[in-house]
Amino acid sequence: MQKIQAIRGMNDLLPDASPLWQYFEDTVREVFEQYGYRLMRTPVVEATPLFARAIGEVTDIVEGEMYSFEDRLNGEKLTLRPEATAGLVRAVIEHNLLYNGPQRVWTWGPMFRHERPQKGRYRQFHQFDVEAMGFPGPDVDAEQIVMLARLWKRLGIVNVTLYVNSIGDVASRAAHREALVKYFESRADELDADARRRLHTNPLRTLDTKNPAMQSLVEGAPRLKDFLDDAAREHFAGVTSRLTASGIAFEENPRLVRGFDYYNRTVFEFIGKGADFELAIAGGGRYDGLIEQLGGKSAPGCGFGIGVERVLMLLEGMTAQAGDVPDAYVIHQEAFGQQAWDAAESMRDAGLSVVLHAGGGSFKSQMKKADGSGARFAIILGESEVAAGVLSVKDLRGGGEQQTLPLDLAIERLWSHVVENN
RNA sequence: GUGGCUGUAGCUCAGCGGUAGAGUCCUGGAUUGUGAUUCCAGUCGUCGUGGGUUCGAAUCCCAUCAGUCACCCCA
Repeated sequence: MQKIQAIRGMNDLLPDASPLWQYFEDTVREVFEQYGYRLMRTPVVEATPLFARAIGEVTDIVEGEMYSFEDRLNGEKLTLRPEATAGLVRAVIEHNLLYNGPQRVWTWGPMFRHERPQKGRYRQFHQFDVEAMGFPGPDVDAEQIVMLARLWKRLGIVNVTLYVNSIGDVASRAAHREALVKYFESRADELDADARRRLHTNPLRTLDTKNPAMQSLVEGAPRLKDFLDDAAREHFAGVTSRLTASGIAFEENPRLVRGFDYYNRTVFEFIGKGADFELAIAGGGRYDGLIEQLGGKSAPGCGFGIGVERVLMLLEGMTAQAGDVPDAYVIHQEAFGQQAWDAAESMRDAGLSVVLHAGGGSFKSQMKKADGSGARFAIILGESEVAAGVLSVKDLRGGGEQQTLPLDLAIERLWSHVVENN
């Protein structure tokens, strides 16, 4: 029979890996809530035109990386979301959330892009996504960046670099691009193969070239900065001054651009450095035209996404987070299954987490299971305990000492250790 | 979408034309109800999948799927 396996680029999250995810999720939630961002969740599937309109028809994502399909019953064109912003904006418009003023929201979940998988890049990946809608000023842009910096600090991630840039509005970018292409064309003989190939598809990318022979060419190229209008310049200065005031280290990167068409003015990116890799772990920016473009009343917006898998790659080398272990593991002779069951339920009634051994086996093998479960205590029910109406409580993590106690005192003893460890 | 490398036990890997292996894990015993250490024994498997070459293929060839890395692009 054909072996069925996970779809390419889509991963299973196994129990051993899940404590780290949980820790990350909990920390993210706490930090976002500190800044007043409120959770909302939108469907994984949206109408395809939503993404085409939001992200841009000619972007790589819309042109070839979306998981799109037709609804079998009515032929509607649907797509698994490749990013979160479009869905959130759609929902905010649909439910008129901006009627009562600006909104700070966040969401999280799986995103889908049909790319060739490689390090830190998967076909189903996960993002935390933050959006502030209805705030025109630079303070919100800076707030989001500062919030991210706080998150890295909380997580103990120190090897990050923040890049910021202002890409102005659509008109300034178009003018700059045109000037750039013209400049490269005028010096076509100096372009390398990559640059020639990208001349009309992605000339901005050439500015990032590592080819030393092109350095002087790149340095003399028209700068986007010179095409910005005064309002955009002022806005950007508002962002950077707040970052400086907060003591956030950043680097202005005039070549920083984003993969989606909806961004304007502020764009930023945090690059995380691991032992042998360097990846963007979060990125975002301002999108003042998007809400109107998707049919809402004109309102500004600003947001970012965090790549969960990428951040976790940075966390993996750190001290392992203790997973959830039970407080007690109950073992018993086959004949006393009911007594063990009752004892376990009583302990759960008292708020403890208790694993009841299932599957029989010798005391020896049951003790092995108890030890392997990571539980602090083994609760033992054999003939002598049942006859005396007590439980044997063995401390597996301390010196292995064992006492026989009635149920209520056993619960008390377990609780004293739970409290001690918190 | 293009290219390089890799798929052998649950996990980490050796074997690279002639009977499928090690460590770890797991199971049992040493220990007459008691784990984590030590010692002993035992089970691991369509050698990714499909075809081909050969007396004989885990080993060589082709295809395919998957992993991984790079390009492209990006969280």
